[in-house]
Amino acid sequence: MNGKIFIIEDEPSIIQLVQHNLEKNGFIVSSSLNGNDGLKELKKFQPDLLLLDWMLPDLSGIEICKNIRKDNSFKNLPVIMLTAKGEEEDKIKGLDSGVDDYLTKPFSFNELMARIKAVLRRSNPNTVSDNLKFDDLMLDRIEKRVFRDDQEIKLGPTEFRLLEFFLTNPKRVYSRDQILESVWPNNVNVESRTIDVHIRRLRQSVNLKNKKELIRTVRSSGYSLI
Amino acid sequence: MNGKIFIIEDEPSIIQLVQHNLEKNGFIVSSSLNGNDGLKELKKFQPDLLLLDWMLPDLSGIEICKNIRKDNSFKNLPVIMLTAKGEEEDKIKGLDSGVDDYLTKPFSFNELMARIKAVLRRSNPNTVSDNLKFDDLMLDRIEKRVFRDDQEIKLGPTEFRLLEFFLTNPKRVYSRDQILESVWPNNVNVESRTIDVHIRRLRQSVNLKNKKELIRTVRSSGYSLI
DNA sequence: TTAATTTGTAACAAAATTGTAACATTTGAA
DNA sequence: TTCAAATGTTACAATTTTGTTACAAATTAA
Repeated sequence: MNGKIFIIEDEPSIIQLVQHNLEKNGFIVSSSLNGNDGLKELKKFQPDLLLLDWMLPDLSGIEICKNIRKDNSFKNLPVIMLTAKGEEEDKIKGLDSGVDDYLTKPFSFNELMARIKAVLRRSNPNTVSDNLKFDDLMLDRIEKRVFRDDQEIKLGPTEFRLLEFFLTNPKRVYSRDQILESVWPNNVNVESRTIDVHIRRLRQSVNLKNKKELIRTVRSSGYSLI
Repeated sequence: MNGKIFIIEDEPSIIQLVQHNLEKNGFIVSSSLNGNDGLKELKKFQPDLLLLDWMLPDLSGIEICKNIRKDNSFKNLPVIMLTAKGEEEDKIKGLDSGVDDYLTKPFSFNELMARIKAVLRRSNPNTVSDNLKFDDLMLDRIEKRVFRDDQEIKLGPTEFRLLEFFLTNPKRVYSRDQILESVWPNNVNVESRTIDVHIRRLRQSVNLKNKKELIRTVRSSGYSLI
C-alpha cells in the first residue's frame, strides 16, 4: 500500500494515532489541525486521499469538502469523513457534498484501513487523469486542458507541448536546443529564436493578472519554470 | 440504469436521501415507513429490488424478508438489508432469511449504488441496462437510443457508435486514429478526415438549440466531449 | 424491385497556428 | 558609461488544420 494521505482533524491524539499507523503501513501522511490551514497545505501536499473531521474549530468538514470539489485539481480526490457519534442525521448534507465514505468515531484502525483501501480501489483509475502540477498551475494531459487556480487557460498545440515539457521537470533550466529536440517533431528545422516567440506566447497565456511570472529566462542558458 | 426500487425504512431522512439520489440515477422509487404498510405497497409496486431496514417499529427486517420469500411472486426479489452499527453479529441470521447483501449504516451513497448494481446484475442481468450519461445526455446501449434532457435524438449507426465511444471516457481527448480504431470495424480503411465529417453530423444531431456545444475540437489532437 | 438512408471522399471555405524577419529593449562585461 | 550580445515584442504571410457542403456509391428498408 502506498500513496499520500492528508488528515484534517483537530484532535491531536487522533492525528498522532492515525498518522503513526498509516505511516507504518507505507503511506506518506501529512496533517492540519484546522480547516483553513488544511486547505492551504492540501495544495502543497497533493494527497491521494483526504481524511476529514466533521467538526473543526473554523470550517466544518462539509464546507471544506465543497471547497475542495470546486478546485479542478481536487475534483476526484477521495474523501473519508470522520464523524462523532450522534452527528448521524447530518449525514444527508455530507453525502451531497461529495464525501466518498464515513467513519464514526470511535473507530478501530483496522476499520479505517479497510475503508481507505476500499475508497482508493474504487477511485476509478480511468477517471484519475494524470495531471502535471506546479504551483497553482495544472495541466491535464488526458483532457488536454490547463488551469491556473481553476481558471482555464487556452493554449495552442505548441504552447501546450512546451508547457507540458517544462512541467515534467519544473525549475530545471532547458537550453533552446533541448527544447527544440523535445518539443518539436524530429527532423524539423526551426530557428532557435522561434522558441523565444513561443515562450512569449506561452507567457502571455499563462501569466494571468495578479499572478506571478511562471517562466524564468536564464540569460545565455535558456528557460525554466520558477 | 433503470428499474424499480422499494424502500422500507423508518428514518425519513434516510428515505429522503436515498430516494432522491436513486431517482437522480434513473430509478423509480417508492417507500414505506413501516413493515406492514411496506408489505402491502410492495405488491402494488412490483419492484426489482428491495432496500430493507433491519429495525422497524412493527416487524423486523428479518420477518419481512421471510414473509416475502413465501410469496411466489417475490421469491427471487433481491433484498439489500440496511443494518445499524452494532447489529453486525446478527448478520448470520439475516443471511439465512434470504438477504442478498448488507450495508451498515452509515453508508455512502456510492457504496449503496455499487451494491445495488451488483445485486441487480446478479439477479436479473437483462433488466439492468447500462446507460452512459454525461451532462444532460443519456445513451441507452440496450435500446440504442439517445436522449438529451428527455428529448430523444435520432442518430445513424456510426454517429451512435461514435457518441458511445466518447461517452465511455467523456472529457478525454481522442485522436482521429484512436477514434478510427475503436469506432470503425477492424481493417477498414477510411480517411482520417472522414471522422471530421461524422463529427459534424453528430454535432448537428446532438446540439439541440439552447444547448451548449458538447463536442470539443482540440486542434492537432482530436475531439472530446466537454 | 424501388425508395430512403447511410457512408466515404473530394473540394472548397474558414479558422487557427506557425515561423520568420525586423525592430525594440534589456543585460552584463569591459 | 558604452556597446555588443541576448532576449522581448510585433506584425504578417505561409502553412496547417478543421468546418462545411455536395455528391455518388453502398447499404438498408419498404
